[in-house]
Parts: sequence; C-alpha cells; structure tokens
Amino acid sequence: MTVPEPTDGRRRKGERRRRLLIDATMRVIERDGLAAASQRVVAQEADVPPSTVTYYFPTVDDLLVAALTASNDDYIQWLEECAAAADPLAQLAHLISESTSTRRAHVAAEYELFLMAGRRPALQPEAVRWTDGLDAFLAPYVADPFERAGVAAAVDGLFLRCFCAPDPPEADEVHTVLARLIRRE
Amino acid sequence: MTVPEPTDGRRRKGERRRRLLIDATMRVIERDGLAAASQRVVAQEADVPPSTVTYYFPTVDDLLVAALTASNDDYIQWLEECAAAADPLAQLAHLISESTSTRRAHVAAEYELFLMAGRRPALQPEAVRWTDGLDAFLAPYVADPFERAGVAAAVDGLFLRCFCAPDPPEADEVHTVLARLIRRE
DNA sequence: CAACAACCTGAGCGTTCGCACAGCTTCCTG
DNA sequence: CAGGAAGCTGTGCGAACGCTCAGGTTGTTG
Repeated sequence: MTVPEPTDGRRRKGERRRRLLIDATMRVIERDGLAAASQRVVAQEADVPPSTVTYYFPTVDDLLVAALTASNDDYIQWLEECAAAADPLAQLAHLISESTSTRRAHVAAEYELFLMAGRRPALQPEAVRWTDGLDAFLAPYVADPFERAGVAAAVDGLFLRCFCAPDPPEADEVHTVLARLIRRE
Repeated sequence: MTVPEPTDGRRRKGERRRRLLIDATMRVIERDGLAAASQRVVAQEADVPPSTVTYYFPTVDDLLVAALTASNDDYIQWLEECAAAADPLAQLAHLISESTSTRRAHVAAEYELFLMAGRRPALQPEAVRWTDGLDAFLAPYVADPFERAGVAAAVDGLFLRCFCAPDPPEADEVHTVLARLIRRE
C-alpha cells in the first residue's frame, strides 16, 4: 500500500500534495459527511485552487476512494499496533472508544467505505482487508470461527456505537464488553 | 410514530403521496446512496414533478430525515415481529441475512442514519430507539448488561457484513453465530 | 543549458442543485 | 353552494457542481 518514497523531489512534493488533499477530505467528511466532500469544498479546506484537486485526482470519485482507502490503511495499521501492545485487547478497546473523539473522521470514513462497498463490487476487497485483519487479530482469543465472526461483528458495532451514541462508552467499558464476549466460562 | 389515519380524504391522499415519495427515496438510496437522493432525482423516481417534493418536504433534508426515520420504524417493527415469532433468534437471523437481498435499501438507510446521528444530536434519539429496541429484544437471552451490549453490537455488525461482504453469510450461518454468542457453556 | 517532465492554476462551459412563488384544481365543510 | 383549505405544478433564479483546457512555473536530467 505504501509507495516506496520517490527520490525525485518533484514527485515527492506531489505525494505530499496528494496527502494534503486526502487529509482535507477527511476533515470535510468528519464535519459534514461524504456527500459534502466536493471538489471545491475540499480545495478550500486544503487552501488550494480547485483545479489542483483535478490535477491529482481526475475525478472527485477518485479522490473519495483514495481518502477512504487511506483511512482503511490507517485502521489496519492501528490494529496491528494494538496486536503488538502489552495488552492487545485493552489497546483495541481504547482504539474503539476513540471513535467518540479523536478518530471521528476515520470512523465515519470507514462506514462510508462499507456503504460504498455494498454498491460497488470494486470496493469489496478494501472492506475485506479490514475484516481479514480483524479476524487475524482475534484468532488468538477466539478459536471457533463462528464465534470469532460474532466477536468481529461486535467490534464493528462498537465502533459505530462510540461514534453516534449520546452517551458513548468509555474505553474501560468497551474493554469489559469485549472481555465478556471472549472469556467464556 | 404512526399517524392516526385522517378521516379527511384530502389529507389521506396527502399521506399516500408522502409515502410514495419516501419509498422513491429509499429506492434511490439503495441504488446510488444518500448523496444521490436529490429533489429532482427522487421526483423522477416517483414520477412526479420536482415541485411536488418541495410541497410535502420543505427542504430535501426534511425528506431524507423522514425517509431514514421511516426506515428505522420498519426495522423496529420487524424486530418486534421477530420477538413474537416461534423462534425469535432464528427469525432475527433471517432478518439480518435479508440485508444481502431484500432489504438492502433499509440497511443502507439505517447506517446512513447512524452516520448522520453522529453529526447531528437531533437525530440521536432516533438511533437510540433502535438500540433500545434491540436491547429489549436481547434481554431474555442475555442477562448481563455488558454482555448484552456486546451481542447488540454484534447484531449491528452482522447487518453490515451481510450488506457489503463479497460472500455474505446465509440465515442459518448468522443464526449459528448469534447462538454461539449467546449460549455460553 | 537545452529538453523535458512534473507541477500548477485561472477561466469558463454545461449541468444540476435547492428553493421560491404565483396560480391552478380538487375536495371538504358550514 | 359559497368559501376556504389542501393538493398540485410550471417557471425560473442564483449558486454550486464536475470537469476541460490552454498556458505558466519549477525542478531534473543528459
């Protein structure tokens, strides 16, 4: 996924610019939703002329797909970081609970991606990347594949709950929920 | 939620027309997403002039909120029907698995609603209506509230999975997943 | 330093958008 | 059966939309 960091200074600047636009798109998505992420609005958010957006992303759809894919990248990486932590489950609970505050844009983008994938088969592999990553993360904790599918679905549901519930659960509450789903006695 | 069915024939026709527009909106959402549901597009889908949409829904936003709310109504009602069935859990699994085919528009609308609720506090009660209903449904099966929150989140996650996964699970598979989450041994 | 590639942008075209509004028909009520 | 409420729609305005394109600047390479 990550580009091998070009030596050419021009291309490097180009990559930086692309990233700038994607970040601006994420901020717009967080604030007003995917539908509000038009060429002009994103351009203004990034403080560049509208034609710059066209230069880097031939169509707005390309821009949106790029932003959603990048967001998915981030989540998969964070998940791997969770897996490498001292207490992976607690770390995951923390990540989930941050949907309330720090990572609102990312959660919104993730679910917009899922919604898009439901209509466009071309995007399904991107959704699968996440679910596969999540399944791999949970494998050490839940042996039975059916049960694991259930816990994975719960993780997705918890992200959403933290994003849109009036009184979203704290990290330790999410941790408790996850732990009770996994620990069977 | 349901209007007391007016005696006035004019108002009754009006209600029918409102419903017609909401249904058309749902079809558009299913096909091309919430962002595509503009006044003109919905009007064409419903085979009425654009100004008719303005007449019944002062702004497009009103139309979208009405459609999403109506969809939420449907889901809550279906959930109650599941609860009243012979095997509620199997019936719920069936409902979830229909996200793949019959109820695609409703699933999409439901998640669009959640995403909107994340940005607009005014819509949060609508999201809460669903989660509360789901919690009530699960109460007989899962006593512990934390565990129940986990299973509820899993239900939401399973809806999404059925909507956008390349090889969505069948009803009996969903049933197995739910049963293993609930039956602890 | 010539040649080229990548970056960059202002102007503008055609389309769609949301919404206002005046004026019409239909239907109920006193 | 008069009066009014509710339903209905064609017209049109200003704004935003996606996208094209000609032409300019900057940086790299042989």
